[in-house]
Amino acid sequence: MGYEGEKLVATLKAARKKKGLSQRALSARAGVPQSHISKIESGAVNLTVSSLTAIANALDLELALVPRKAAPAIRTISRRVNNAPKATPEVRKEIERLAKKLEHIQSLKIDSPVFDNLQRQFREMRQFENLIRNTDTLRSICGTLKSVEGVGDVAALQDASRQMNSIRNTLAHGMVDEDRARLPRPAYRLDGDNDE
Amino acid sequence: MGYEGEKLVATLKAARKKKGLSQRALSARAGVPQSHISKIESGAVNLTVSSLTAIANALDLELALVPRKAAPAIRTISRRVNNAPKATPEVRKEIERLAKKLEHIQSLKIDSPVFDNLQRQFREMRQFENLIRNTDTLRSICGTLKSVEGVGDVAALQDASRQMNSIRNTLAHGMVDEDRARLPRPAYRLDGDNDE
DNA sequence: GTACTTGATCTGTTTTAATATATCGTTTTG
DNA sequence: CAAAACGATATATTAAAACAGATCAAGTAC
Repeated sequence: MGYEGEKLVATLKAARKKKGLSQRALSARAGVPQSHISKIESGAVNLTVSSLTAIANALDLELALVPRKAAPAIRTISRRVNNAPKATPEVRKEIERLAKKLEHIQSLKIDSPVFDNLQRQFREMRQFENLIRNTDTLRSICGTLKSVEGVGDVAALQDASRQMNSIRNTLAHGMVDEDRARLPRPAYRLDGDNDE
Repeated sequence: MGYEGEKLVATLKAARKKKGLSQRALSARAGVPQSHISKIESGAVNLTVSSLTAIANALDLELALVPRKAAPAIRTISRRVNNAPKATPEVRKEIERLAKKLEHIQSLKIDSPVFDNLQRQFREMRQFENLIRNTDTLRSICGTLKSVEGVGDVAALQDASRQMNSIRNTLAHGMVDEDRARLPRPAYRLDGDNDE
């Protein structure tokens, strides 16, 4: 097994532990014998893609082939996602409400491209729900949508979309800022390269 | 071979074609028989990680295990790196100048955490040099750094760092926006959406 | 102290990935 | 047209991945 393989295997093992799964539990999920998982984790085999993906998927991981140039950036993102703070219950609740509302509106067969767009924005935003810190805008959007449900005010969709977009922009900023926040650097850190 | 495998294989094939390599040329680089590459590309085998990484590396690809949640973002980045326009000579020249300057400052043994940070930011930004469209801010940073070299104005480092960060913010926006642009847009986009 | 669970290890078997080499039609090129 | 390069395919061999299943020692729980 090459060095790349070692890293992959380490990732698998770490992911399993993080999820608190035993080899047997993972075995059940992935459909791979426990004995084999043990061998894999000890680096004794050169796994096949099918085994790897079976296990990876059972651990909510995805096998990807990324351009070498993009690899560092991707490591950064992965790390960030890994230790992202959990979404607060409030945020989650608010998002849930929004989802419900959108579903309802959907059932009204408004069928406007603006609505399609809104839904897409919503899905996109949802991927990052754990980065959202305050619920003001979310609540506001909920309010805006009320007038769509009630009076059938389609123009309000436009508004909602605008607000949704504002959240997105905030998140984009946040992502960058968060990186900086990591900064208060250990006083000495004679910097070899960037990780951890 | 599962569906995931299909995608990986498709990526390999696409990457090979993009590089204008024949199966035999790739075979030579990767140390894998041409006949086997053919089988792989036709999806007839369940490859092992060692074969996969050998071929991937020969194609400047890296095999990575990414959190499912981060996968969409990562796909975005990969795609972007793939069909990113080349960095303009001007941008490249400007970045080269900046690198030189930083190197010089390094040699002055300023040794401030702020400088370390600046260097990190620079390295990170450099990964995306091909996304940078105009050189104004880069030039400006160069100017700012002059006063560090000359007068030893350490406070200016803070400034430079801020400017560097502004570039990052701009890039982050660009990323998100481009993402939206790509998605299957409803045919009639009356939604004059608002940003930038 | 008994009963479970954990990860590692063994046995034996089947399946197949990977190898080396050669050839086959089909473009492409000179 | 002839030569070369292309991808697909054939054959035969070797190495090993994957499987099923049992066992083990070390640890944990009740």
